[in-house]
Formats: sequence, C-alpha cells, structure tokens
Amino acid sequence: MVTALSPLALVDCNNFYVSCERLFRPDLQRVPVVVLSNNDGCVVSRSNEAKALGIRMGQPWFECKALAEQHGVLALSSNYALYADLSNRVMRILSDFSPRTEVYSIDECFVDLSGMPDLRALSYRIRQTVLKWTGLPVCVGIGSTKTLAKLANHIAKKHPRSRGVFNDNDLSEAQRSRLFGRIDVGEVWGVGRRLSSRLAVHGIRTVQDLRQAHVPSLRAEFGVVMEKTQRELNGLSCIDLQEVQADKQQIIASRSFGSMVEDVDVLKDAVSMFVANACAKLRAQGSHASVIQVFLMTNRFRQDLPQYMPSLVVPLPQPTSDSLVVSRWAAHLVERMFRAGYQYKKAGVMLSGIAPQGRYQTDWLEPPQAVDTRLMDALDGLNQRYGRGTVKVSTQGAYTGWQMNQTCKSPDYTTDWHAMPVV
DNA sequence: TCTCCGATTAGAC
DNA sequence: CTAACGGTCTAATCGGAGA
Repeated sequence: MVTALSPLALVDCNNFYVSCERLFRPDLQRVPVVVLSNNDGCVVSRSNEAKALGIRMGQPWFECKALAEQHGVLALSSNYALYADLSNRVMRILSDFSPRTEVYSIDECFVDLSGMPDLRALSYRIRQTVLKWTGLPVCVGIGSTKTLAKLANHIAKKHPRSRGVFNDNDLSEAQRSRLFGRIDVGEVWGVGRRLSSRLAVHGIRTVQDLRQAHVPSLRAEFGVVMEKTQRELNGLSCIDLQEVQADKQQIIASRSFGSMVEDVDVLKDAVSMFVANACAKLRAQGSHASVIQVFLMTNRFRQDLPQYMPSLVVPLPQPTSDSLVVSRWAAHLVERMFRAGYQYKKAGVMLSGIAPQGRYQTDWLEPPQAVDTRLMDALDGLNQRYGRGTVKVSTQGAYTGWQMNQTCKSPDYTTDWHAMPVV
C-alpha cells in the first residue's frame, strides 16, 4: 500500500456574496447579479452570468454600469452582516469534518483530511452537507500543501467535469506536469499581476515553469517568498495550518465618503465613528493599543483637484482601548491636519502598538492609573444586544454628508428579527 | 559596518 | 442632474539615521 501524503483540502464558496444574496432572493437564480464594494464603488462578487458578460473582478461600477444594466444585471450593495453570519455557519459545518481547520477568509477554509479514507467520497459529502444546511455551493481542492490545495480548488472551479472536487494527490507526476503546463503562473497563490509579468521576463509563464525554475536564480531575483511558493508547488510544505487566529497587530477603520467633505466638523464626526469601530475590535480581542494614527485623503482619482493626504501619528500616554480616550486624541489630530479649501473623500484611523491588556511596559515615573473598563464594557454589551450604534461615542455619525452610498442593500435577513421575511 | 525603524511594495480576498 | 474607483491585513524588503 502506498502511504497517502498528508492531504489538505481548501473549501471555497462559489461566488460567495452573490450566493448569499440569492439564498433570500430565489428570483435571482438565473439572473446576472453583482455585489458592489463599500460605497458602491467596485464589483467584488459576480454570478456566472455576470462573469460571462465580461464584468471583471474589482472593476469600478461606473465603468461597466451602462453595459451591465443593458443586459439586466442586478447590482447589490454589500451586506457584510449577512455574509459574516453565513460564513460562520459554513465554518462550523466544516469543523465537524475535521478537528484541524483554518478559517482563511470569509469564504475559504483549509481542512486537514489526514488519515481519512476515500477522500473523493468525503469531499462530495462536504459539498452536499454545506449545500443542504446553508444553501451555499462550495468547491473542494485537495493537495499535499496549502498552495497545491489552492491550485486544486481553482481546477475544481474551472472544470465542470470535476463536479466541484479535485484531488492533486490522485495525479501521476506525468499527468501533473501536463496539467500544470497549461495553467498560467498567475493562478498560483502568492503570484499576482506584477510578479506574473516579472516572471514572464524570465520565461516563467506556467505553473510547471515555476515548479522547475532554477532555484538559486529564482531566490536571487524574487526572494524567499517565491522560493517557498516553488517548494510548496513541488509538494514540500512551507506554510503551516494556523488553527487559531492570531491577534491583530494593527487595526484600521476607514471609509470613502459618499460625497466630498469640506467641513472639519463633518470629518471629526466620521473619524469618531472610525474610532468607535476600531476600538470595539480592539476590545473584542482583549488588547490595548499604544499608538494611534489618523489620516485624511482627497480624491486621488480627481487629478483636476488639489490633492492633500495628511497623516499624523501619536503615541498614547498609556495603552488603552477606551473609545473616549482615543476619540479625544483623534479629534485633536483632525484639527491639526485640517486645511480648508480641500475636498476630502476619505479618512481613517489606525491603531497599532497592540498588546494584550495588562501586558505592556509601564511608565516608571507615573503612578499606575487604575483602568476603569466598566463604561466600555457596558457600551459593548448594549451595542451587542441591541445592535451596533445603540450607544455612541462623541457625535459618531450625527452629521450627514459623509456616509457611504448603499443604493441597493439587502435586509439583514439572518441577524435582525425585523428583517425576517414574512412567510 | 551594523542595527533599527519607518516607508514602500506585493499580495490576498 | 451629475459624477462616479474598496477596505483590511501581513510579510518582506528597501533605504536612511544613528551607533
């Protein structure tokens, strides 16, 4: 008997955001549908019908809007509360299939299938179960490394004959080199557009080319990351399964505005909202931040207008996760950076110097200050129970004029009782 | 020359 | 009516400042 290589599956939802929307809108089943990014800016998810029309991933909506609407494409604003909830359900189901999983993104999960018999049948069972319990279609790719599992998943998605499952370990070396010789190197996990074109200069155009590239030259020209990718493509595992999600080292909250903003009070209002969101995330992982950065940006696509992209960083006197404390600093930074006469299009808050609460270098000269978390605890509790924004910090969203466009957002079907469809 | 640090780059989704 | 182009996150690498 041949010992099976430790098989790793990548389970990836098909057209995830569009599929989520269709669950509650069966009338959209065979209609071309796209989901737009925040502020209704770019296309971030496409149904197969929309892909067939040539609408590209990440394409600005205003660019393809006319053509899309001509073909009856329905464009929806993104509804992250809905997608996050459905994602959690999918991940919970997958964790029933293996004790070792890694939630890699909102719609992807690595699943360790070591020691499990009949992987093909198991993979079909995974697909069937997720489909039956959530209504969401997924594809399963299996390989002996993460990079091969990703590639296998790509093959499963691309070839209808695979019926949504592809196992790289089932290939002979001859079959593998023939297949990989027909796949563009840009399909490899970690090889984006820039690296693709740089690799092409060196004659590396297919996955097979990359597998066989001269190791020292590859290392010298493209660095360690590319060398790891190459090893992974050859079945040598270099990227471990990360079962527990590490705490964030940096937390960013930012948004483009629905329209241009010229008023400093409106900017401060927006920034107080970003602080509230960033600090809530910080508290959710039980950390404190010691550095805060605030930035403002004019519209970089409007080269006809004067550009100004200031940013200020301050170390906080004491690490904290208190929205009120951070909010005061943020407002101060906005005041300092603001220059009248510019049309601002975006702003944001970045928290860094993040460490677990109570584990940071204390200031020897200052007497230790008692940290009172009761107010923020209560705020989080209320916002969790009664919905985000029940209790606010500062003006946080009281001003209008900066909120993002969301012309066609679906109801929060699964997370808000009031949005429950009436049967 | 070495080290540290912030800025930049590239990628993923 | 018109203008209209996302948000977060990580790791590696680069380049300058200071020791």
